[in-house]
Amino acid sequence: MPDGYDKPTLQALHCLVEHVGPFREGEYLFRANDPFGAIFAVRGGTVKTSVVDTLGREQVLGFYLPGEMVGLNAIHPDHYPCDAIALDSVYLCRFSFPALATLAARIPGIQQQLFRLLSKDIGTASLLAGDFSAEERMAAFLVALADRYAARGFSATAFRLSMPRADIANYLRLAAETVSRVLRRFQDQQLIRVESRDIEFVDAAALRALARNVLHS
Amino acid sequence: MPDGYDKPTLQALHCLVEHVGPFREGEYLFRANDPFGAIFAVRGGTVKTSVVDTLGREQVLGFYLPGEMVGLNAIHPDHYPCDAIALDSVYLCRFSFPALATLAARIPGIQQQLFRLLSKDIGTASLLAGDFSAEERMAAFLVALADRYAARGFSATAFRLSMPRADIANYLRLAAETVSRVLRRFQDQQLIRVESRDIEFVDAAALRALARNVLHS
DNA sequence: CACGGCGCTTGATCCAGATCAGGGCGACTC
DNA sequence: GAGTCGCCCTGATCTGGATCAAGCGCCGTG
Repeated sequence: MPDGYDKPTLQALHCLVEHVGPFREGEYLFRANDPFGAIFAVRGGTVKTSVVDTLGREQVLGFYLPGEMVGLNAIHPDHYPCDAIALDSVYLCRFSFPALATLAARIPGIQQQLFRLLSKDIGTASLLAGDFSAEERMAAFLVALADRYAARGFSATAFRLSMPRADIANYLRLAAETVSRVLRRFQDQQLIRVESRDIEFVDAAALRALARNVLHS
Repeated sequence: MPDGYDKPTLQALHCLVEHVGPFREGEYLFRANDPFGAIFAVRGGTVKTSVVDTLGREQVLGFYLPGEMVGLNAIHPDHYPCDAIALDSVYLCRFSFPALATLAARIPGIQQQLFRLLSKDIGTASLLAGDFSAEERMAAFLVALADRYAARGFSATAFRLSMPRADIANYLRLAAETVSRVLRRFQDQQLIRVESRDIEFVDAAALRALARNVLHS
């Protein structure tokens, strides 16, 4: 949540927030069909959300970096519609949703912010909905990650992927082999440097050009 | 919006709503980048939303039937992120959003309802995000339409598609030819009967089985 | 009425990416 | 150190759906 609230507002927010964690790699923050009670802000680490279909196969829905909110899509069905899993050591702020909604009714700024967060998620959900090539998807994924890291004050040109290739592939609806091949192609074309999970942008402009149609049209 | 509000609430809602229309086939309700001011409930007809990418190609984002809300995804960027186009004769209720947000702060029921609508859209947006076969997508599309019609009191087993094949194809990220072929295959397999834009379910259970993984895993 | 044009269908070919198969390598255990 | 297990890479083959290319029926228009 952005700063810029006044004293009593911050006070109120402070009361209904609860620090939780650490969760270890592979631990569940919540599971599909758990009753909805709270939304979470990531303080540290990376979270992935996913669903498993009628038997077995996982579908990765998203990754959440420090500063981002998890669980907003649970408000409507009143149950979490997906699993949330720690990809590394994860620390969270837990916001009880009933309390937050009550606060939102008193303080317009909070309500506004919640509306924005929800509305924003609608947009980003449709990001990977288009029929894009593997290159476009991968470029968009990397650029979006870089931008999100940059927004939190980290380097926008070098970062470490906190998820395995298989999760990236699943998220982008590609085969893991394709992810591997596209990354190599990008490196051969001098767009990035790849060293296992470390990514460095070499030609950010070209990457952005590739990603342009995906993010968002 | 569901009924069940008390008198003063209904009164207040009544004040900020405005009937607009008719829009004729092909007319724009709003365009991408128009400043955001209101959300709309469809009273009659069908609306499609779409974006056009950097040059030309359209991407259909959704279809809206009577009783459904258009424009919720505009809250965050504060501009409409897509075009909204009438597919036939369209009648709307226009809700000024600033007024609605103010009202929501006073009346918790309204706020709740808005949260639900927003959260619900996050879920349905990720519906067609999975990597599903043409059959699964098509079945899911038909079943979802039938359910939405049924929820509004229309027949759940026979309805008329208000959009051309090309729009369905675009929405499902398929080629128009594929839509044609899949519909024919469904008819050959005795799942549905197709007569130009009229659809009749013959084996709804089988269709639902096909759609199951898509809606929503 | 003939003429276009558009929406829809059907068949033939093509291709991006899935799938299958195998190999390398770093981390951990015994 | 040898063995094992994940994770990642790379090559060969296969395939679902896109694309290309006609044809067909329907409606509006001159």
